[in-house]
Amino acid sequence: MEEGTSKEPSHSCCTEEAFQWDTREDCDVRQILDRIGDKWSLLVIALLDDGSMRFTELKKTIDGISQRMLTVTLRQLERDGLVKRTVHPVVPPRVDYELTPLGVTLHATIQSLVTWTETHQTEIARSRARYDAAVASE
Amino acid sequence: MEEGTSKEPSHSCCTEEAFQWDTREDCDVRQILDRIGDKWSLLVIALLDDGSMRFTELKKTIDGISQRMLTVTLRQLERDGLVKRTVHPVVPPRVDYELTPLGVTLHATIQSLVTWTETHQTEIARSRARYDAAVASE
DNA sequence: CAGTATCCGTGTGGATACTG
DNA sequence: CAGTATCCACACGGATACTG
Repeated sequence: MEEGTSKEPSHSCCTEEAFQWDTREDCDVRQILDRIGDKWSLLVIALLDDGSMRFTELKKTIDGISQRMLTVTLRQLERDGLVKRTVHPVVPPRVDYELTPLGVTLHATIQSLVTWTETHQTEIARSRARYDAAVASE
Repeated sequence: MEEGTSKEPSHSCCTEEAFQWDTREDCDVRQILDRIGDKWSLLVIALLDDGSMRFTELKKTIDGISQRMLTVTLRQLERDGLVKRTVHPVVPPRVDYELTPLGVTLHATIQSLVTWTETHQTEIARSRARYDAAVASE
């Protein structure tokens, strides 16, 4: 695997020299934002919140995900301690994934963001339409 | 400007056919996640929460941001109705940016995520160390 | 000062083929 | 079944130069 295994903080904010802006917002926050902001992690977390699932089950449920990205995503979540991976020693292999208690609390926290979005989606859509119209007619 | 101006939902979930997984989590949520998950938006929002700022002021404060990305980021936030842009008709030009009421509520909502991260960062760091060690010694 | 325009390197993620 | 390995396309964002 060539990516995502040992991503170091890339911002200079984490070094002693040179943090001009509110650093505490970044660094640690950045890392979980990179997780929930990526294409699939949040979706996997949301699905596993309903109970444990097998690899193929996830793959079938998440429309459009590649085998590779499902693996990568699950590994990252496992590494962060958000998801637990259980291998059953049978043939053919059976692997179950479930949220850890930590993962459950993260999902709960993200819910407020989901709620915010649902509440304000119309407002945002209107704002975008207004903006685009203003730009187009100038 | 070649990017970010009219990004359409790319997921098939938003079409009538083919949504297998919990679609409501995506689509609308995806769009604000793309915003707060990107490299600079959250940082700009956090800074503007302390009061309005000028373009150059933001540029100086946010270490490492390019002129281009500051402009792009601000335009996106403006388009979403999260940031208000005020041009003062003077020479040299003076442009102020401030959070809209909507932007303020988003920032407030994100705070819970920041808090969660601060609370669990040690736990995550330990989990990663454990995982990496396990992978290395096999 | 506050942008825009252009060019270009890199990382993220998709497609495909192969395996214990 | 549950992965790995490899290759590749394209979007994101950085550097630089120019402008009302």
